[in-house]
Amino acid sequence: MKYSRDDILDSAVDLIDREGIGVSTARVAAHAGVSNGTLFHYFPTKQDFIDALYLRVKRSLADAIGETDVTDPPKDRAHQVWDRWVAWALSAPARHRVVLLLKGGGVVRPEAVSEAAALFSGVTDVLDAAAKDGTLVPMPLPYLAAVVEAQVDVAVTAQLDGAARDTAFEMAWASISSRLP
Amino acid sequence: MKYSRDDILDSAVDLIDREGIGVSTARVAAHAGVSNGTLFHYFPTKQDFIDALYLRVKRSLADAIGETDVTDPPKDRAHQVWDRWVAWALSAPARHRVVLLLKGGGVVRPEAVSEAAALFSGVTDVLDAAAKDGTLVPMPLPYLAAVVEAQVDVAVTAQLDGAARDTAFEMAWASISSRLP
Amino acid sequence: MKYSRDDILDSAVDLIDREGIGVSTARVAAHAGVSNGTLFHYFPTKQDFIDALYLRVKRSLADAIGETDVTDPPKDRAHQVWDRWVAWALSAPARHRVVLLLKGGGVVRPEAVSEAAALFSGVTDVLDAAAKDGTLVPMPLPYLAAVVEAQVDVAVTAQLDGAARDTAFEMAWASISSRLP
Amino acid sequence: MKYSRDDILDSAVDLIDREGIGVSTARVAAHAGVSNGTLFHYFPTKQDFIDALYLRVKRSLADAIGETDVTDPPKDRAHQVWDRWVAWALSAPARHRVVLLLKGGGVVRPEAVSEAAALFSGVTDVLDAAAKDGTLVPMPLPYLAAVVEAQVDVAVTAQLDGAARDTAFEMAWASISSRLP
DNA sequence: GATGAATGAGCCTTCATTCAT
DNA sequence: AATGAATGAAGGCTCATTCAT
Repeated sequence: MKYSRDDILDSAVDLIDREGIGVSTARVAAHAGVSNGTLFHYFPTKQDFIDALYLRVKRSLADAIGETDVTDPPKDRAHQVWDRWVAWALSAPARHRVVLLLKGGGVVRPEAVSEAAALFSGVTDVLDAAAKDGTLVPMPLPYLAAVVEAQVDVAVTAQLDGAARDTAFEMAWASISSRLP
Repeated sequence: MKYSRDDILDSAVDLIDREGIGVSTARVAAHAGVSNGTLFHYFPTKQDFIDALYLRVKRSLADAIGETDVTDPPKDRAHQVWDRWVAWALSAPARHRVVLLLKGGGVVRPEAVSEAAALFSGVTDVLDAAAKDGTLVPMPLPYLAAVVEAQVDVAVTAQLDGAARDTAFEMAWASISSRLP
Repeated sequence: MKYSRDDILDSAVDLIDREGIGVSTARVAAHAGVSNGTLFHYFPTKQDFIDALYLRVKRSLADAIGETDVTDPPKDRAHQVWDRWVAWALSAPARHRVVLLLKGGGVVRPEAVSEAAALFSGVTDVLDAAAKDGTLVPMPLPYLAAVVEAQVDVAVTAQLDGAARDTAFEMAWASISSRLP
Repeated sequence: MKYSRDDILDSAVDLIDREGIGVSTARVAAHAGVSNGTLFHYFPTKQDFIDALYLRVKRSLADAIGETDVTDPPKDRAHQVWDRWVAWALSAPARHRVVLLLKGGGVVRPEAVSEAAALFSGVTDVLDAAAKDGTLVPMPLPYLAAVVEAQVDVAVTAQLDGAARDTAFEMAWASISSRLP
């Protein structure tokens, strides 16, 4: 009655953050204050559960990033995205770590990964805009996106804040900006 | 026939690359053409096995990178490291993917991680040299190292080669280089 | 069908009597008509299972012995205990042998042993009473108890009955009775 | 070269006393400073090893008891046997405990048990003599022997010495002595 | 919908035993 | 005789999943 799908997912974030992928469904259920059977009522398969967990966290990140003002210069928009992203991660580090774990461990189904990727149009839009400006290094956009994302992860894992956070953004931006002779 | 510890480890790289962390020790042994018992004769624990695997691959990378000429300018040395690193990864992509998987999945013991990190003094030396030149962004060296490593991983995963590989290096170098107004 | 913890334990008595300590949990489960997993659902550990088995049998013996009339002379009470004890053992020899096996083989956890010992206050009371009468040899009561118990085991193992059973009691009683010059 | 069958057995006594039946042959070999293979060179089977261990300890007890003077009165001879028995056990408690463990755990082959029993003619002779005197309770001699042995075990386990040891003997003797109206 | 007992396949690990050296 | 690497069957235990209530 009190417990919904999402409550179970949210409770699992902490648990998996602490104990790693590989926690048993039993422990996940217990940690959520739910019976074994209830877990499987919501998620027919452990794989389904993991994918759902991944998607939920990713969605919360996408929501946190939201949209940026199309009329602003790309770099400003990118900076805004960066700040929101890092803020989101720092506000609940477990969520960020769990996403890294699930993706890095290769336990999320590819379909879930791409479904999640689709949520981040707000981010790709910024890169698109920058690319149109000729601001960016001539490489495939997905590659540039990956380079930036990798740096967000590093920045967050390093728990940067204050000036360091801005410096980190400048580093990321520098890496993808075209440079003139 | 003579099977050594290392033969088992080498054979496991392919298997884990294909089937993910989570392969059973039985499959690992079978894939190496060795009995179940033999695996545990060499590696008392599955954890020991995984750590050993991680270390072996990391060591092979460290060997491939080797040293660079101290008299060369830091950026050149860095480029050399970059090229060797990417070449190593492309010459045996499975090894690279397995390292990402093991580390990303959080299944390697921290001690093994730091033991492996110690092997890469050849890389840190280059950053040290660059830092002394005032060439680098004023951030902790380990952070800069992490930013570069993250970009290597992205580049390798993207299977870049030719000109793109050089561009990717320039991107990484740009991210950590200090910029004047 | 409904299988309880106790059904599994009861079924195990025969099996262990026949095949010795060292029967696999798999065989125990199969013999009880239960799946392997069910066994571990009730007994998290084989050790837990063994302790539970020991306790269950001991408890059944304690129940069989029950209480004796405090107003009777100690020797009569002792005789009654003796008879009930032997009768219990003969009515289900496997139970008796299993207890000897578990205890003698040193596979029962000490805590279980003392927990079981606590069940036999009905027996110790009789010795206490006799001791107060000055009827007993001046030795520590636990020692006298051990001497009697040892003789019960011998008597039961020898499958004595009829007059021999009474003689055996007289022997045991003689061993702990004080003798005048 | 330095290590004989018996050295391995002797070394195993302590180990099994400490760790119970169930020690692996590997540990037994290591504890004896011998290789895995050497153990199986001497004892083709673990069962063979256990039987040999049991026999060796029993033989040492039989030797310690030796013979008693046929012209002495049975009770004196019995007392002598008792004293030597207890002394033997106290001089190396591990040996005694191991015998109890092996026998009690039901891991010794019956043939080994009877082969060992045959070594104790020195003891049975005393009972025979006493029986001929009419000194004993009218029960089968093996039963009386068992009753006495059980009490030795109790006495030894209790680590009795001094006067208590004599009292314990009197108790045992009383249990098997015929009593007149 | 929610529960939790029951399942059984599968996993990691142990260990007696073999055998080439 | 002595060694110890190699074996593989077997064991204890876990866990995702099912299902009757």
